[in-house]
Amino acid sequence: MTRQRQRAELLPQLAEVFRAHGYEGATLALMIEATGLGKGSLYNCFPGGKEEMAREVLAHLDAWFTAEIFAPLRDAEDPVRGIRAMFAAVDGYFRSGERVCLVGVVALGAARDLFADAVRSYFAAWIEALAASLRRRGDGKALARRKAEAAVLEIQGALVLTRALDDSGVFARALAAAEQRLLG
Amino acid sequence: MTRQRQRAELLPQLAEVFRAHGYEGATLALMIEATGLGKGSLYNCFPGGKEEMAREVLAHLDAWFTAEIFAPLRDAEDPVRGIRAMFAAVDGYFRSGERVCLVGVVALGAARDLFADAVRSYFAAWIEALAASLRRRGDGKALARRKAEAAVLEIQGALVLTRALDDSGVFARALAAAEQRLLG
DNA sequence: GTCTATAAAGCGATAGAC
DNA sequence: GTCTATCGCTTTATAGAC
Repeated sequence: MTRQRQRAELLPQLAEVFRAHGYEGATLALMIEATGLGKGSLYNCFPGGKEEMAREVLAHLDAWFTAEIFAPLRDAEDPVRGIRAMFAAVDGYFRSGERVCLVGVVALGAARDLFADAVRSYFAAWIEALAASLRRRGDGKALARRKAEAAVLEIQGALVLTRALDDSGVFARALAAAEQRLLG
Repeated sequence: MTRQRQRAELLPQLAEVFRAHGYEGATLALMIEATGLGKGSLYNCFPGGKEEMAREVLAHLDAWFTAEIFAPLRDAEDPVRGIRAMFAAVDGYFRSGERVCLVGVVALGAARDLFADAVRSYFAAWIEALAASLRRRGDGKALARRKAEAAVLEIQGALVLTRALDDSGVFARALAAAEQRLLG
């Protein structure tokens, strides 16, 4: 197996460790458990250790969102359908709020400085893609940008509050309200 | 100095460590630096160690929010003024989004299970106090509850996105929009 | 490329002198 | 009540056998 291929297979497993424990709480022991690989193999794949793993995980996540959410949002023939598809994809990806946003977790933690560029560009790309859809639907530039920012913000807030209250109803209500506010 | 008094003085300093580094990232070395106390003195004050410190910090925070934000919200003669005062207090407390919500950080991390009750009751109290204000202003029970939940959610999302984009304008816009949506 | 063994540092927590 | 010294364990990371 090529190293390129192996890394691609490891990244989702490592992502779950970082997502569930944060950067500080993600230990090599947890990664060994999650991947089934030994310490040596992990370092063979990621010579830069934990920091390189996190950086690759964030890049992989960014690529996934770009391909599966941001690009379809931009390219949808009907912007309304594109936005609806985005909310459906978000609900699926975050498992109705049961799963947390890794980039949000990193943004709140002390590791933010280490990954500031990745964190910023992820959210900036999301807001821009959504704003572009809204403009194609007829909103003015400033309004589209403001509405897009508010929607992404609500998704992040919904993830926090859903987990805090342990009530996935919060997530469902928030997504429905955000979609209604964008399109209604 | 009584132990009671000393704890009260230590808690804000410890809170900043937990806030900035999360539960996992908050090390005793950081706490020693923040408080100026030795390891032994910290354990004399908090025999339960790190977990007891975090528990006390969360309880202290809850008491502060109850006294300074939730209670005034409930007791304000004019509910509209009470809600406006809440947003002003929130803006001040979180320093326009520069500061992060400790309870939100804990909610997203792996330590959530350890402090699930404190996390849930903090947000539940906030939503209930805000919903009570909205009802006194004339909103029906279900609507008030839904609007209150959305507002607290937006504040949390604003903290995430503000830090992610490193742009306190996000926080200001979000608070203004949430206030407008509650009262407008 | 995989593993085990091990290093060096840091962790939370305790003991004991003062 | 405060400190220093230290324990036992875990951490990240490396070395070397296979």
